[in-house]
Amino acid sequence: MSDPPLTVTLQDVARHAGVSKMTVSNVINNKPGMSPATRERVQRAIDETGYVVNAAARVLAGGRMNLLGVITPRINWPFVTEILHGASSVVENAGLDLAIFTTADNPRVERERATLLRTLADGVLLIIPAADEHQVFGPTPVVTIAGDGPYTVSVDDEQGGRLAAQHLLSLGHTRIAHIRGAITTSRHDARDRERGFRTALQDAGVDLPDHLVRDGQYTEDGGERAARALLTLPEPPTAIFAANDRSAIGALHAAEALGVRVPEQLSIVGYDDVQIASLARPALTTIRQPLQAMGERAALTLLDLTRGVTPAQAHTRFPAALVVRDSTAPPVREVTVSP
Amino acid sequence: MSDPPLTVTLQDVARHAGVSKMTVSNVINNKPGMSPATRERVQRAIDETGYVVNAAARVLAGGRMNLLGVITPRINWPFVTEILHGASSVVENAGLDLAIFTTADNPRVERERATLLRTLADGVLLIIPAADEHQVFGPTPVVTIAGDGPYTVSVDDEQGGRLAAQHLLSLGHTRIAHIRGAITTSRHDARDRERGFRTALQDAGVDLPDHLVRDGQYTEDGGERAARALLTLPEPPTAIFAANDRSAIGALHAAEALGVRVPEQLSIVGYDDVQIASLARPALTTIRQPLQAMGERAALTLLDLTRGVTPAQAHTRFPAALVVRDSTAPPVREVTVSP
DNA sequence: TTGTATGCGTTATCAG
DNA sequence: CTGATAACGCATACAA
Repeated sequence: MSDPPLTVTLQDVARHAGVSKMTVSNVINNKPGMSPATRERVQRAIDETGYVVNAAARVLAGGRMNLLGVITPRINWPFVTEILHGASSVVENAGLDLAIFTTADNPRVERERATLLRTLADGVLLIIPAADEHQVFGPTPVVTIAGDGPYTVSVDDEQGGRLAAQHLLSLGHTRIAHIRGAITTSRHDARDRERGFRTALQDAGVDLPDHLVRDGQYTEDGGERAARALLTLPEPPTAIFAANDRSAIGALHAAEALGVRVPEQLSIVGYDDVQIASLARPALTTIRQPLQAMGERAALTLLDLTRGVTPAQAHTRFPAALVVRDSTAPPVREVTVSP
Repeated sequence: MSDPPLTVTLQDVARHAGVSKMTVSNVINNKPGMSPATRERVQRAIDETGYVVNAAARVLAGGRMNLLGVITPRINWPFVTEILHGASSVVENAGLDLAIFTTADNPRVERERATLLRTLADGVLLIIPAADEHQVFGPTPVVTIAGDGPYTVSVDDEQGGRLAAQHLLSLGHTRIAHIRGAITTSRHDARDRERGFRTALQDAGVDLPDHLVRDGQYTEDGGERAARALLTLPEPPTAIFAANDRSAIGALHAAEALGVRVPEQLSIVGYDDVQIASLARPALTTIRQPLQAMGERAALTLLDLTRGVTPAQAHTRFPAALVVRDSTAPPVREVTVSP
């Protein structure tokens, strides 16, 4: 017995089966029009030699990679994992793979990933991109989630902000505060949520003074600090709309620490509806983003593009939805002191 | 002006700069020994043409990919994301990329990912593998986290179980229950935790009757159901050790629903120390796995291997650690009825 | 310091 | 239905 080569190639298998390289290649790629006999024989040779295709060579030769790339700032954000969950179900159903790359929000890294995937993947999913990278991709199709581009999937954050305000207003609140998200130049989610919130209050004739708006930076700590400041005001708010669930949880903890009962003395509305929202006590009323559906839609659009099919629509905008749980209730009646 | 080609190659850049392909290649790969003048000129040509390397061609020609592959069942498990967080910091510091592939716990898919990465990546990180895939990789180095293989990183689950028991015993508990994790053939984490727990109780001469051990399946629902069953026993336990934080949260909710106060009437210990453990109220006492450190160590080992360096040790086993928060306390004194 | 020749493993194309 | 040939874009080895 001679030693097998370290890396088995198509050529090796061909020799082993007594056919040409192309026949082996055709068997591997399930090309139609081959005699079952040779197909069988080649298959055996493949198994016996332990052959595995060389992905790089396949790509270089113009073959399909059956691979979709994902570029995302981080993967430990629930926002991202839920989207990926939706996308991967669609992609795997179609028999393709998902390769996920993180950028740590660094535009330079994002660009590197883009150049890599451009040649490696059949298409690319861009989640919350930090910069405009569309030109980099050349002929490789790209779908963007929560960002700009020729094909996008997004959620109506302004409407989400409005929903939060309307819910609190309908409960009878009039002194309502906002814990703002992180404001950055490249993203507008925090700004959109605040704008929608403000608009709805204005429409109802309810005032939102500046001292009732605090930065929460989307973090638990930020939410807790902001809520502490709000609750120790001479005239504290009876309700708070936090720009995401994490900062809402922080607000929940601040209330607990200060002996303010939720929802009896304070109503809190979050945003996102990630896991912790339903696990928290009291369970959080929040604005739900259909993250999984967004991931699915993005994947479907991308699959269309990779197949040369024009997608039904280039831009999909999903509505946000109110999820009422246990952290909101009507405000306490003002105690009227009888003279 | 003539239209630039759809995909710019080294050749194009070389023509543009009036040099040969190799000079351009050398500039790109920062080879030493070139006149600054040509380097400068080539660089300009690269920028002007918008050239990006073709990763596939580079690999095929024997170049390094600067890419490490990750194969993991899922990415929306906190257990996994924390590990990846640790690994990516190390990898990016070394100037490489991390490409993450999910398998949905399907051995067939796992195998496909393996064959893909084998030719694409310089090395592969296998997280909680569902099957033994080491042979598939040939010369590509592999490091396994929470699984078997020539190079592994793991945590001492048996010791973790012991820690949980010892903590509860030291508080004075003697009627202690266990909510078990999911028992599968390919993994031994749940079994190890239970074994360590049992051993420590035994060593202390404390009995663990069968009816005080319930399946929790690592889920919130499972934990809640198990705790409900335990707490409605004629003689309910004064403490529960849940095999992970999720099922511990479920137990917390069950206690709340039944009006059992934690930690006054019931102590609960979780396992993992993921985010929800510290966010829960009361904050969860739990057994911490150094997930980030595990990811870092695995990445370092893998980097060594890709560079042909023999790692300091082939198998690293991290200790678990007890994190005491607010969900554990001494048991209530038995009410002694005076005659 | 720069250029030339060669081959990596695969698939498309077209001939048999 | 199967086989020969020519790319694909790059880097290694060596020559100039």
